[in-house]
Amino acid sequence: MKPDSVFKKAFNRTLQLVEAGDVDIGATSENALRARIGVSRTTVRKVLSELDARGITQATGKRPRAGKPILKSDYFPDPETTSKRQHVEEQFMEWMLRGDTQPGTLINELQLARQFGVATNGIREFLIRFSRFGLIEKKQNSGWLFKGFTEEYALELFEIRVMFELRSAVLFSELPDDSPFWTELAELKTAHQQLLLEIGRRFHDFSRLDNRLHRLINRAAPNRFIDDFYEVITLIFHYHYQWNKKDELQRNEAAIREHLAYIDALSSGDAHEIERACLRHMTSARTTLVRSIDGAG
Amino acid sequence: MKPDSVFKKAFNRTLQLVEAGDVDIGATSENALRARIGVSRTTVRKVLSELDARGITQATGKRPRAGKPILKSDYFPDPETTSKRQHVEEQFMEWMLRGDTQPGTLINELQLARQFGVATNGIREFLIRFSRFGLIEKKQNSGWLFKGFTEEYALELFEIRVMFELRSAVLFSELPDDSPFWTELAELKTAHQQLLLEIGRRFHDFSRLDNRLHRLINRAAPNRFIDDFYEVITLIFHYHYQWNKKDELQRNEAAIREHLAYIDALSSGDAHEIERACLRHMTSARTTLVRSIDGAG
DNA sequence: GGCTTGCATATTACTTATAAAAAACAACTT
DNA sequence: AAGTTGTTTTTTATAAGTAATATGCAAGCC
Repeated sequence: MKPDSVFKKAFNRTLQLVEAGDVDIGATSENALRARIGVSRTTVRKVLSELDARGITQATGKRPRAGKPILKSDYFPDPETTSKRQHVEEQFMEWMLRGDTQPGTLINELQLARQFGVATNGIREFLIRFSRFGLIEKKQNSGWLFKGFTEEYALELFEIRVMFELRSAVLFSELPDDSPFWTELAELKTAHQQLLLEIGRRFHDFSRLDNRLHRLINRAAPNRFIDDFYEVITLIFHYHYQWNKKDELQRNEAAIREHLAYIDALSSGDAHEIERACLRHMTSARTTLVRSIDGAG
Repeated sequence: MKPDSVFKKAFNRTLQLVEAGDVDIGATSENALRARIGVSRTTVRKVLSELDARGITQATGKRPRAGKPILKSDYFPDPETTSKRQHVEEQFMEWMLRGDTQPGTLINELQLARQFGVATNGIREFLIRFSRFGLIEKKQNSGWLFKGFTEEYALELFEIRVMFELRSAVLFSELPDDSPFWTELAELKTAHQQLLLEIGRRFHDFSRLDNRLHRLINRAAPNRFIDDFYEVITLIFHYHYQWNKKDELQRNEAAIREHLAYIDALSSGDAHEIERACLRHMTSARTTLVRSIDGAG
């Protein structure tokens, strides 16, 4: 049976939009709402009829009208709004990164399936998807081998990352002066400066800026393989840093300064300067990752 | 139900070994045979009892002894010895590359499953595995989009390939003089020269040499992400060239000469020369691929 | 004619089931 | 004691089945 997490998420999202006054149910067509939420009309209709069933709207005659106010308890709990796939990812990452899973461990589909409460198929699909992260390896007609989230892994990851980043940075700096990317870069610079001022309170926001900057640079001359690789980096960082909070403020503050230097170098168009600034940032990011791996293991 | 293709392949392999006089069933332990064929002992025992059941061996008392001679008809037909997974790959590649499938086509799991005669699960697993080749893309809660085996694809592929190859070539050339890799390189050079002499008859053998050379170069300083990427290249070339035979002899002859120049450059240790030879080979390989895409589409 | 909703159909995201194959265990043989 | 075979248990590779979701088509409305 397929879970109804799509519906539940859509329902929650609709409640949000209504509460925020962003959407007037009575005046919005099914199709407009569909586009807004990003699901099919079938799901939107299910949401509308649920709203009705709960008395949050009243479908007297044609158009629904506001009924009962929306309560916190009307929202579906978060875990019910995410797909099994998402659950598996989260639980696997936790098992791997936090569970002190040793390099060389054999991964057992059946056991993970029981442990995570899903069918083996879901585990297998996840593992296939995950295998491109270079951390696991399939053994023919047998299980999977966990190769370990090791220093070696981090170094290999960064070797590629540096190559890609340097390539993209140079291409970015060669964009014509009237390219809209320069405007975006300027905006990002401001956002960095702003964050630096409020670093004490908002240091968590750095990872979003980090992502935006690197994605922007890669967008100047897109290459699907580089994009894919960047997804690897994003996921690794997402989970790894989520559980390694040590010195986060200082690390992020330093990284912001590196970003600012990098942004200035890009604007300058001086290839040598770009390489220097880029490498400095990459090196410190690598050091941070390697250090946190050592610390964790 | 799980197919018994592993057993059938193991059975055929055993017949081969016995026919070649490589293995004496009577004198070989189950475990030794297992190691030789690369399957579990369970499967080996199944093979042995099938041999017995057919009278190819006679298990009078303890050790089996030779019985009837082995006939061609004793072998299982090839298609029964490959896994469903392999079938799906082959059929999908054919559908995609030869079926004139247009960029933008939506891939329907159910339809492919029916077309290929497998369960949807198998299709889905294949597509997930295949998605890292950058040719298809998942649409959330919906099907997959075929992005097209286009010139743009080939160019993006080669942009990365050139970066990786240059990196590995330089690292290779810096190996110490007594590294065993130099011996391997020398052997490969001889093999190339040999093939050049017999190019008229054996030009198909080039792709194997091509693979060996590039893998050797990458092995000097391994990086799992580069290895993975090379698998993408290998698969693309494997299928694409399988169906594009135009000018194959001339293309391969030219490529062999490029390889020889590349090998010499590597041995010389002259970074500039290496870059030149490497780029020349990469450029001509790219041209070949792009041309055959245009020709096919 | 374009936009709406109602309805029917197709496809996906799962779960459960099963034979094949691998792995683990035990008993036996040199 | 190490290697062999017999037996049992576990795990994988696949198929079949099902509710949720997406998609397509038709009819109605401004």
